[in-house]
Amino acid sequence: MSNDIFETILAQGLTKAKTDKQKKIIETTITLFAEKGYANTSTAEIAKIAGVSEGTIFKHYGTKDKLLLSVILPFVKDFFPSMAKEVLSETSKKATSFEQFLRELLKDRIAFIKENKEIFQVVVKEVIYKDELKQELFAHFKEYGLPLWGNIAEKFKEDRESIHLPTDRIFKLLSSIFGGTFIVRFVLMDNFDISDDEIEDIVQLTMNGLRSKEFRK
Amino acid sequence: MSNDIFETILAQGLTKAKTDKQKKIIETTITLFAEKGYANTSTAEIAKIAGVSEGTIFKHYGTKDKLLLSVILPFVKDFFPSMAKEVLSETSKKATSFEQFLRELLKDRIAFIKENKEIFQVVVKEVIYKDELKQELFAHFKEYGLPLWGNIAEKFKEDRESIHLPTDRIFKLLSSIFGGTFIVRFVLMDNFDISDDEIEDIVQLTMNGLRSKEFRK
Amino acid sequence: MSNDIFETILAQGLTKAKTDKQKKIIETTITLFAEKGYANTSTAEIAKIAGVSEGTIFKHYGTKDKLLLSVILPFVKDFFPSMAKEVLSETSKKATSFEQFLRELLKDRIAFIKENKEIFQVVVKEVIYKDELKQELFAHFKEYGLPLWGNIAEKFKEDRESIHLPTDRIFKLLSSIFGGTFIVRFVLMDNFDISDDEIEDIVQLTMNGLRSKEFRK
Amino acid sequence: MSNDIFETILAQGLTKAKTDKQKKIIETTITLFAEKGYANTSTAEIAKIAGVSEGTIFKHYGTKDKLLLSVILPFVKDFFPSMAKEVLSETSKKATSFEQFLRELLKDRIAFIKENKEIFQVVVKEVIYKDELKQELFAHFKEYGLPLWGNIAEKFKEDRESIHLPTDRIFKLLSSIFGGTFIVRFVLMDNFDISDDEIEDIVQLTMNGLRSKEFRK
DNA sequence: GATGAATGAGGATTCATTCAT
DNA sequence: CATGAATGAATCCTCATTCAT
Repeated sequence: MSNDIFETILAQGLTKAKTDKQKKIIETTITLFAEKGYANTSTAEIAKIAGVSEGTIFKHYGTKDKLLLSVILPFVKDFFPSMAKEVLSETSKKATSFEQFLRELLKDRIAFIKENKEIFQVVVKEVIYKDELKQELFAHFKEYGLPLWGNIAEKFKEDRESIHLPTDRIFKLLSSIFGGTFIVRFVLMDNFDISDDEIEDIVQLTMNGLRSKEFRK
Repeated sequence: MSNDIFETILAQGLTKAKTDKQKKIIETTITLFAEKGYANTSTAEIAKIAGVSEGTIFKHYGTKDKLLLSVILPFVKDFFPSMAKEVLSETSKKATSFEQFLRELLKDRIAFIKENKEIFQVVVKEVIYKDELKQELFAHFKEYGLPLWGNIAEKFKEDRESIHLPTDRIFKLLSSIFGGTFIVRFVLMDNFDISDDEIEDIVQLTMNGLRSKEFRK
Repeated sequence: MSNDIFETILAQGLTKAKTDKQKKIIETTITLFAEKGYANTSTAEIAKIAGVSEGTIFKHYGTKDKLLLSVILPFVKDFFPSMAKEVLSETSKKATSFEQFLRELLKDRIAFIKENKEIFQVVVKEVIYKDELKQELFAHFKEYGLPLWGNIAEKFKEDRESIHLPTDRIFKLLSSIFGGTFIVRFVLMDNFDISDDEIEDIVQLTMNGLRSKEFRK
Repeated sequence: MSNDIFETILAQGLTKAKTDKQKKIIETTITLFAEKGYANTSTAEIAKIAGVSEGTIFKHYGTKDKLLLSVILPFVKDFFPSMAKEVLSETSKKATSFEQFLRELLKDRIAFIKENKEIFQVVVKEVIYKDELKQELFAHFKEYGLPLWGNIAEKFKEDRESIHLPTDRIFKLLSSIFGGTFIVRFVLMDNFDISDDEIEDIVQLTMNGLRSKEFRK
């Protein structure tokens, strides 16, 4: 499962026109992997529910493993760039405060995850076991997340809005809090009903927490 | 996997004097399940590494599933009670502030997890897939966590130290933040090196965040 | 795989004008079957390397088995007749001795095999497994080989050059020695570099061996 | 399939006490592989005919490939050493002539092959496809065959019995003739009825052939 | 004539589990 | 108690073959 394979699979996924059967396979795969996990889902079951023969699955995806990647990689490749886009978009540029920005970003990412509930669950569940996937994910995280964060941190620091912490410590805190929250809620508890009020609570707690002057030096 | 089975296994685990072979089996099981997950670990592999025959494993634990429970349940049954004990202990009673209490609790739980790294990973990884386990865990969480929280919240609220939020919203926030942080760090990133400084950051952010008067009504 | 099919395939092979794709298919088939054997070569692989679709192969040859025959039969049908032609040709008629004849025949057959290296390998490798093919081959051997041998034996016996053995025993000996040598060298060792000196050694040994008066009665 | 694996398999084959089922598996495997070849024999068929479950086969031999080796290697490891033993044995030492020696050796090897008809067929048929096996076989051939040949050639050369050829050319000729004869008769024609008279013919032809003074320089 | 998507039967292999010793 | 041989259902995967376009 080298990086080349990652690229290959992604390229195929994007270029090849998908037949109805292929779409059905992917849908079924996502649903089953999200519900029971990769290891507990047999290709026979996928085939049966998708209404195709097992042969068809392997004709198109070669390997159960590559089928998994065909499901996961497009999401991963989309999650961070689309986040970047959001961050750099007009709306976020117009955000008058870091708090406002945080609120919008959170809402946006939650909306994105809600649109891809099952894939998000698949990604989290499988990243735990597949090291290459984990590396791939972190690579994206660093490629997109860190520079963006640099931008943002810089921009709003000038606004003297906040925050008496080094940006790397802020970043670490926010990553833990938001990442952890997402995983606990959306994967562990399988609960995507998150109200605006709750989001607001998180934003408030975070912002208030960051704004304080009381941090250890 | 009914609740009765849970009780039976637990009873056995506590009463039966474990032979050397049994100990070796459990150790090996924990290590392998933590590393590769339940579904990706065969009983044959466990037997080989533990230096026993496959027959022996099934003689003692009957089922691969019951073997898993023999590993997980004692930990789960211990995590919350020992937390409760900590909360109610002299030291925490003497905590002069909610912040102080939070700091001690966090450190204590992290220490506990560090002592049981692999089991913690096994529990988290399997809770994702096994609904009965998830229910069992939540049951414990509610049985021990909520009442304790009631105590604590009440106690320190009287101290008027903080916090202008309803306790249930506080509880939800703290659960997400701490639970999420634990899972991301200890399972996803498989990294147990968490410094006191980092803990302090979390505590500060949380406390500062909670203390604010600015929350939405 | 009845004899009728043999005839049909052969007829098709000879009459039908072969398209470029068909030629490519046959070439690829020969190469792959020679290298890895019939059973270890998939039609998918042939299609891919030949640059055609799997459908095309089956359109033309109907069956993997018939594809094999399309490769093998023309060679078999050619090997013995062309040998007969050689035997009866002017040059061999002019051979002044049995030894001379043997030398020329050997060289000629080796040249023929060298020109059809891969097909020779395919034929030998598959004859081992397919009984119908084996029968077909022996049939040809007997149809062409034996009568020719009669001619030759008769002709040179009159020359009283040699040989104090019944012709059938000579035939059996020569068949084993030459057939065996070809198979060991060209198939087992996959080595077609056979020098004239080596051929000469074989001829000498054979002739010297046959000429002796010392054979058992 | 490295050489280590060869050693491992051989070691297991020699040490492990074989159960009745294991013996039955090996017997069935030999018969089927000899008849239809490795690639055309399914493990399911072996299991069915051997009267065991497929699981049992894989429990003991791990892989279809290792099953093949478990059948082939002991034969190969035995064929050449037992030949060496024969060559060096008292009887052959007493052989008064090279011809006598050749006669005895041939008879002995043919007897050995007759006792292991099917295995001999399996070995020849699979050596064609498996390169590692081919190397292994040649390695044995060189390890045992060449030095022995040295001994023999030297010994009987002194007897001035023969032979006006360099020993390496003699060796090459004899290898081709005898090896080829064995393969054609025992594998291609699946015919093990070889009379003493025929053996005598081969010996005579060979010896007469070698003795001649007429070889090219 | 050519394609390639689709098939389903069959292939090697794994695995939890049982049981006689 | 402990062993390990034996099982057979299930798993991933391959392949020759068909057929609609």
